[in-house]
Amino acid sequence: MALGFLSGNAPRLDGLIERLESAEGLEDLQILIEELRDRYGVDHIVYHWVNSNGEQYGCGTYDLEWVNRYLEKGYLRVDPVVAGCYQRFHPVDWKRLDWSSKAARALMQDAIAYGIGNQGYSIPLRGPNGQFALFTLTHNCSDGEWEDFTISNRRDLILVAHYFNQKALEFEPGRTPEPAQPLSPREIEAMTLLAVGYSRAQAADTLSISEHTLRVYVESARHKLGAMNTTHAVARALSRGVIVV
Amino acid sequence: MALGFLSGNAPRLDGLIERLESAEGLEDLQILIEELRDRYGVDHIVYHWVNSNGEQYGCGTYDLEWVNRYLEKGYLRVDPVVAGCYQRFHPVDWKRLDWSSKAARALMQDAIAYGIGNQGYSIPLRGPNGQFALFTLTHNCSDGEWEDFTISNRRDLILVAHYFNQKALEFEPGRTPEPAQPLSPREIEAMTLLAVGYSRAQAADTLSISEHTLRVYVESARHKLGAMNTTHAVARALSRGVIVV
DNA sequence: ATCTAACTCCCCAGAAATAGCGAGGGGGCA
DNA sequence: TGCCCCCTCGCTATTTCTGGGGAGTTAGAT
Repeated sequence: MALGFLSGNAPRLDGLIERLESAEGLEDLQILIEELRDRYGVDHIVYHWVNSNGEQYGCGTYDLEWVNRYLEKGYLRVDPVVAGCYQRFHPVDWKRLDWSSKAARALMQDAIAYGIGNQGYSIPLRGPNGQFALFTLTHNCSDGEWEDFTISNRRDLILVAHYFNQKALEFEPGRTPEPAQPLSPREIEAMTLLAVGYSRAQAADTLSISEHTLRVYVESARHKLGAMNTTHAVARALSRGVIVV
Repeated sequence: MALGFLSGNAPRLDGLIERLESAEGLEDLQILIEELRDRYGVDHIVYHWVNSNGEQYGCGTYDLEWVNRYLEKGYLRVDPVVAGCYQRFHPVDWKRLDWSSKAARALMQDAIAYGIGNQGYSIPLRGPNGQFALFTLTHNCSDGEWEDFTISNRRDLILVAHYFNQKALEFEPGRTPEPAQPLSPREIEAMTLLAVGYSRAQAADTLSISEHTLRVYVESARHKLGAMNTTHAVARALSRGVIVV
């Protein structure tokens, strides 16, 4: 199959992006991702939520068979695409990743056998609370063709990936942060100092108050955050954006 | 001052984005951000790296006076823009944030006094290891004008913000303190359980291992994360995205 | 074949955090 | 005025965490 659009004649995505912006459910995303694949003329496009807890959400054009195999084999843990994107900010061509490990080569061979394609381009996406997702295009073609394709479409792809992630975050349940009871300024200071590694004594010293007073703040913050202990409280404060470190 | 570009006649940014992509230093970013402000005809554009450790990097068109005041007053900790963007993925109009707290209103008044403008639009950006940055445009105009402006330019702004962050990450490798030594699966499990409030004993029980073994993981994770204590380690793991709660 | 890294278990002593009891002054709000 | 929240401080006892030590197996990488 030939790539539909190389340099100079990229498809107009305005309409598609608008429909993406007004998508109202995960089904819409699936429809749009298939349409996008056809417009670009690539073999596969996949949006994929990566979460170390094992939970996953994804939509895309991979065969279910391959997805299941990927999960069963635990490829998530050895996939250089995941590892590589996790350390990067900018989109990455699969060729530039490190495929030297045995497990990675096995994964690649397996993927090709399942028709994923020998080329790939993945865009890392990050949301609140450590959310991490990938937007990936794969195809079967020469290195040169792939490079032309990715270079001439990179900006559109970043935008499309961004909106996919925005919608996925919007639709995905289980991300409902409880209405955070606000912490007092002193409580925030105390929690922040603990979060950056200070002990209670050090934090108290830094704020020029007695350790006991600091303890009161921490306890108070803990109760407000509904936390079991200080570590838990700091974790909650961080993931709710109450403190920033 | 009137906005240069509203719906229908947004500036062509291709050339600017290309120069952004080929920027070779922080000075180039400063030049480009000023050019961008002039092209859009807004009062200010600022890219800044948010990190409560006190370290900050930023470039933009704010007066140094205001930047210093912001830091001195500790506005970072009370700024609804920071807190709001920290919990969102999509760009946000300042009007939609919660300015009800006294500190937030004081900040807003102060900002207006320093000529920041009554309108603002901020794009949250996230990179590896929990990096978090903001790309902000501010202006002095009516709500309607601002809405027209942001709606018609939102896509370009996302792209520009993306490339700014990419370049800033590229030029400031020192912002990634340790090369993010990856945690082992067991270490991640242990840290995750601690982050959700389990004591060491509970976590060990949950993983069906002895408390001593769990302790080994926690200690190991702590060293890998360069943390002073468990709370610090969990905070770092969270803000680097090593664990997800 | 060797080596590193991950995973598992054990003991001990000192440091730190937690849980409970207190107390009083200041500011905002009804 | 009364109420509630924020800020500040003290004491004691118990539980938990931290920082040393050592030791064995398994699996993957060189």
